[in-house]
Amino acid sequence: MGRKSKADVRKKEILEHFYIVLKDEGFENASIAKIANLMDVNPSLLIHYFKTKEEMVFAFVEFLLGRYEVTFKEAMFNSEDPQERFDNTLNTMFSEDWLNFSEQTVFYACYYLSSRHARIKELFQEMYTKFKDVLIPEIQSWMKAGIIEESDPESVADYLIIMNEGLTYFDKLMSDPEGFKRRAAFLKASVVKTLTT
Amino acid sequence: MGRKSKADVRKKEILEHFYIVLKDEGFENASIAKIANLMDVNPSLLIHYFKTKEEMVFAFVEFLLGRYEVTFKEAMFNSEDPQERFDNTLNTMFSEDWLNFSEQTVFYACYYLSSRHARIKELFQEMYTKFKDVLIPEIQSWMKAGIIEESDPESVADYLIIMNEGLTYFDKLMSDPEGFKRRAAFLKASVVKTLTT
Amino acid sequence: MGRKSKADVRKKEILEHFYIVLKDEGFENASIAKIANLMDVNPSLLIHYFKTKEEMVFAFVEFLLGRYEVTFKEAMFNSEDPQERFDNTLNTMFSEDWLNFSEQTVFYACYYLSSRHARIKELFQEMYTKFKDVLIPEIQSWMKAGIIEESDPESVADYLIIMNEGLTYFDKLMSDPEGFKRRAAFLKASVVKTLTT
Amino acid sequence: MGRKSKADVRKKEILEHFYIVLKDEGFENASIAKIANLMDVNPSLLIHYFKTKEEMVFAFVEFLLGRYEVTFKEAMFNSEDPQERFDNTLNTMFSEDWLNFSEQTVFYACYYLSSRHARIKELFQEMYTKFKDVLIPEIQSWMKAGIIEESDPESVADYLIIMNEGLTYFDKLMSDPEGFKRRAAFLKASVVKTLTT
DNA sequence: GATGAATGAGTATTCATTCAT
DNA sequence: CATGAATGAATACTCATTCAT
Repeated sequence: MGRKSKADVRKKEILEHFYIVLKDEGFENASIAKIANLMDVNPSLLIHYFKTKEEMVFAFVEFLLGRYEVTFKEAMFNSEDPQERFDNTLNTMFSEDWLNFSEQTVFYACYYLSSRHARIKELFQEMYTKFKDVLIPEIQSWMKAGIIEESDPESVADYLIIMNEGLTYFDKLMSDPEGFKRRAAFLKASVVKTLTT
Repeated sequence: MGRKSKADVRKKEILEHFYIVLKDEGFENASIAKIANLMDVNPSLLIHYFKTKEEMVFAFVEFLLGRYEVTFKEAMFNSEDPQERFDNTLNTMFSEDWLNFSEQTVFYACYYLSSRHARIKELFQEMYTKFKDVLIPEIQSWMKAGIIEESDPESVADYLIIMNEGLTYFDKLMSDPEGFKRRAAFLKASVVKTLTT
Repeated sequence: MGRKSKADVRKKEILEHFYIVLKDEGFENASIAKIANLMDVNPSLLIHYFKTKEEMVFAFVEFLLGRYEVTFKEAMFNSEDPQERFDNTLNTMFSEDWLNFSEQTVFYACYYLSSRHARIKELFQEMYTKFKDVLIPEIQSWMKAGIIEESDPESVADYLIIMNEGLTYFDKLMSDPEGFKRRAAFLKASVVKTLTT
Repeated sequence: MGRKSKADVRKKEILEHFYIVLKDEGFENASIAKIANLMDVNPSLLIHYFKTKEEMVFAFVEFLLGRYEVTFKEAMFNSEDPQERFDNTLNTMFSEDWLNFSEQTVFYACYYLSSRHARIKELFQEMYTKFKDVLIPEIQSWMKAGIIEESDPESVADYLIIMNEGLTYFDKLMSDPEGFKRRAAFLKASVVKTLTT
């Protein structure tokens, strides 16, 4: 009775190609036709799956931010020892890997969109909420272990995220590896000073 | 003190209307026709002044970033007393006024463009360089006056800018005034701790 | 008295939904997808039953005109007395009920189609032929009873239909109930004068 | 200062080609591209002049109905003698010429549109109002001259129009010249009987 | 300096339809 | 019987731009 749905697989496939087009052509030049062309399918097929381009963009942001979640969940705290986990966290958040994880162009295009589409803004907020949900218990464990001073864990989480995003924002722009190292070191030191004394 | 040519006046007028269209319609929907429409002139006139749209976008980014320079030069250090100037600087950089100074949508659209157009990237870099050119002597005067510890003034400048941009980035997204106050206070305290002890 | 096949039921169901879409969206915007959408079935299903859209339109016109036949057969002459039947006929043909019986938009869309598709033109001609097949014996009975003057019954039938369609055409457009009453009265008087003296 | 406007000429030219496409391809298949193709210009030029297709359709209906006005003003009463003018009017309104004046397909497509677009409905109403503005004084002159009985001139005008449109409607469909003659004769006789006794 | 004509490439989306399941 | 995948052609419309006036 009816044909087997390929929707989930196809949709993911489309979004992956969307990413490539976005990266290569830029947000303002990313069209359904170009994605379809790259996939070697008919443009109307994308409409078949997403109904409108707007819907596709929403799905794309969700898809993109989902990747970030996976990343920060996996990448950060792989140790039993709180001190080691604290060090890992800082090293990860202020590392060149993190800086280079995402295509600036794709991520900031989406960030820009968050200022124009409430739904996308919410997706971003959710992403940071999930990030904080991971960070806060971690921070509490650092406090318990006496690695950092007692203070409001949420504020500490916000603080870490802001430093991290500020650094990313600034160094994506500067494209200056030496400068990045200097700045990352300064920030890390500042974090340690702020939280441990 | 020469008279401004009509062309310069017209160009400025166009860029101001570009800003409005960008804000109201979004970057992806801002077209020459719409700007011309808003100005009640013929689209060809805009081409006449800027040759191409790309050229116009470049001019716009220059125009926009110019505004920022004016702002941070005027807004920050209006006192003779170094301590007072230090306080003013922190209060300005982590204030709601600063957060609300620019339309997020317009600024981040341009920031996004910096990842796709070398010339725009340079304009941004220049803007931050100028910001640093203002900050660094200021920072040195704080050190001299013993308000903050001795350290590399450029790193301190970068650090302040990164904190500021990180906060702006995060709170534009969060749109949560209470949260902003909490975060701003935490960051300010962190800056003081980092620099003065 | 055989059971209607599922296909026939389905087809009728489809045509009824076609009517709704035609009425709500207009002939130029009535698509298979929209009908299917309204019915909550897959568009391919409509093709399955009608092979092509054109075939479906033909079936629809047949279906629509069938309704008219039923109406004028039922609505008009429900009496034994010829005079009463004559009065009933006139009252029906120039009544507001008749005017409002059909959706103007749907009927005239089909009438328009008759100018482009021979098969649809024939369906319309047949419909009027059937109408005349009902009217002519009626008219003959009026003559026999001496209610109207002797003359060519077919011409009288044509004449009645033309007056009726002219009035409908004109008043659908005017949408002016007072004017309609005035016009209907004038026409009725004209008919009486024409036929009885 | 600026280029000379060709708008009026061009618009008329476009509408004339619209007529042809409408006639040849049918309302549902008349597209901007096809008109442009026929004119050997770029489709966007039509948009340049009319902004939207809808606007173009409105302009077209205006253009089409304007032709009718010209026709009935010129065609009908070219005599000084009231009796002759009365005869001329009837002969014109029930003549084959009148029947064949317009492409059925184009006119009824527009009539259909009047049921969907208030603005088009108004254009039709205006057209008939103008027709009546010509007919009513004429009718009054017939009464004055004793050619027809005294009665409400507006009702007489409506009556004539309805008969005329009814006949047109019916015979466009029937495409049967012999039948037309018979019907036209019957109607004319009926009109004479109705108005003169 | 400014307008309007004109173009050509591009946009998202809709459509009827075919075919596999 | 019915669904969903997929196509390809078509739709109105927008865009930046060129050129004549």
